[in-house]
Amino acid sequence: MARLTRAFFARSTDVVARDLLGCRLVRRYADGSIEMGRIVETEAYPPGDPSSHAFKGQTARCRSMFARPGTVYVYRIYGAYFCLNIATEPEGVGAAVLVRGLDEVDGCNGPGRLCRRLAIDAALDGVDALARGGPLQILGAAARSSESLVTTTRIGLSKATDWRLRFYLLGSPGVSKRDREAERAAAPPGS
DNA sequence: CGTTGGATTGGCT
DNA sequence: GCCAATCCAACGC
Repeated sequence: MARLTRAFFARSTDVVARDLLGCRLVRRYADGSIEMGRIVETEAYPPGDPSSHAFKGQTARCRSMFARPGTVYVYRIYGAYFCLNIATEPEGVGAAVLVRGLDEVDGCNGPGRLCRRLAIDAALDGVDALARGGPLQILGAAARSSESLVTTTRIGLSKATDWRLRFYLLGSPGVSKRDREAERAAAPPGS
């Protein structure tokens, strides 16, 4: 499994969101132990998106979205949960991909459950997901996925609800919410 | 199966 | 105050 490059994350947010499917998320704990899962569901929050935290400019909360690509952005949601994102686009541009689901490890379907399961909280905000030996690292896909790619609308928003910026691998148990309609138009592998 | 409401806290108006 | 890139338990059918 190859390490990813800074340039991988510097591209368009929707492209990064698609290409992260099949990549491995590595969680390295303070005692040195690790857990690893495969990313199977993502959402893009590109520049100019009215539902993005970065839409109205940089604030203390979302500053990691403007940091160099590959920076981890973690925020608290609904008081009780955290969501994990990775900054995209060139440094200074506020954009990120939300990681919504993993498989190969149980209990990581949905962004809140994923963070709870892997002990991801605000302490990890701002770390570099490209750093070897860091608490959170993303590795390239081992092989091209044999699953179809489903493109559909994002979850839980009140703005831009028709933007098709959620992506998932058809058939994975790590997917939080399926869209049967979109699955009929799913892109087969390699397309 | 579907829908509904409560939990819980930081950021913004 | 109000509300959020969520989750879960409790209902009704």
